[in-house]
Amino acid sequence: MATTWLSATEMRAWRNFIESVSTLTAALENDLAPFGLTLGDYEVLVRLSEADDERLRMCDLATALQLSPSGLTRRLDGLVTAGLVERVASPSDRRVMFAALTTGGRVKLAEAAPDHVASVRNRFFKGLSRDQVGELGDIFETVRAHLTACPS
Amino acid sequence: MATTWLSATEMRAWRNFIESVSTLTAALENDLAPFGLTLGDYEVLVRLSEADDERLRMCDLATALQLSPSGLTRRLDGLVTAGLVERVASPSDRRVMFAALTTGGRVKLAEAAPDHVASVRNRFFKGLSRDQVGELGDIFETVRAHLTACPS
DNA sequence: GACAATTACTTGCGTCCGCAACCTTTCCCG
DNA sequence: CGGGAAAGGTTGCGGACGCAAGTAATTGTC
Repeated sequence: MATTWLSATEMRAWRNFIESVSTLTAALENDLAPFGLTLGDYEVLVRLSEADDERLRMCDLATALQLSPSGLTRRLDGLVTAGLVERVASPSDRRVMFAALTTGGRVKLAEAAPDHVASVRNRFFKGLSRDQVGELGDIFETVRAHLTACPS
Repeated sequence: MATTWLSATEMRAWRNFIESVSTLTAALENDLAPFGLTLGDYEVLVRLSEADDERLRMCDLATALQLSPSGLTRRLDGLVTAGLVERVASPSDRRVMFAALTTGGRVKLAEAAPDHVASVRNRFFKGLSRDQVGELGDIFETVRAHLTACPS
């Protein structure tokens, strides 16, 4: 069985990609820290703010965030304690809990978002041409589609 | 202060990128699990295998892996217990410890590498054209360079 | 040549999160 | 309807890792 190694071009792409990802997430995390938010916390707030009624079922939120049920429970614990999110029981199905944005959460997100967006822009998009950004969208749309088509 | 939001193109690129990254790493992790290796463990073995004498100083390895000193100590503990790596004291500087690949580690890497490479190829490069791979290399080289130029 | 500053690594402690087990509620099907 | 299967969520447990503190060795400075 001939092992298909990576070509030099692929190797370069892969290494730069891997290294960029970890450095980038560390930098974004860092930029967000002054607001007392984790990147994960921020993602929760964003998802909720985009949802109807600013609320989502726990399991839907977990799926969206690629988090295990228990992981989401814990992450929410923190946000609830911080007063940014509240748990609301569903009247129609007594198994489900909604995670709902509070006023505090809405304010916090509005406060942090401009900085975070600037952070993404400065650290990621800054040196890239318009074409490259478009290409990037195409590439990762392909990757994402392929990944969801062939799950682990 | 006018907040510079993300354009639609940027938004698409960013979301696809973010989602791809987490799904991809989960998939790679999964593919590597049968060998009893974490993606992190695998990275250690690769770095060591590429180093002179198949050994590196702890602090250099930590930097390369973007890991804190304590994080590396713990990760190495596991690899040492598994017999894949050994700690070797430096004769010239008694503060430093080398992490050195053992025969078992070399064998394990040779065993896991083909599968891992196939995994990367199938899950990441599969649907991309030659040009896209090249472009990807350019893009993330730019990003990486920019990130190291402007540390957090 | 001694003492402060620096470097290399480890350990204690706390956080985040996944897995498995568990409880509750709802659904499905005969 | 009634009982088993499935779905939604939380908790106990354990692994991985970062930060701060601690130890040991080296370097730099006067």
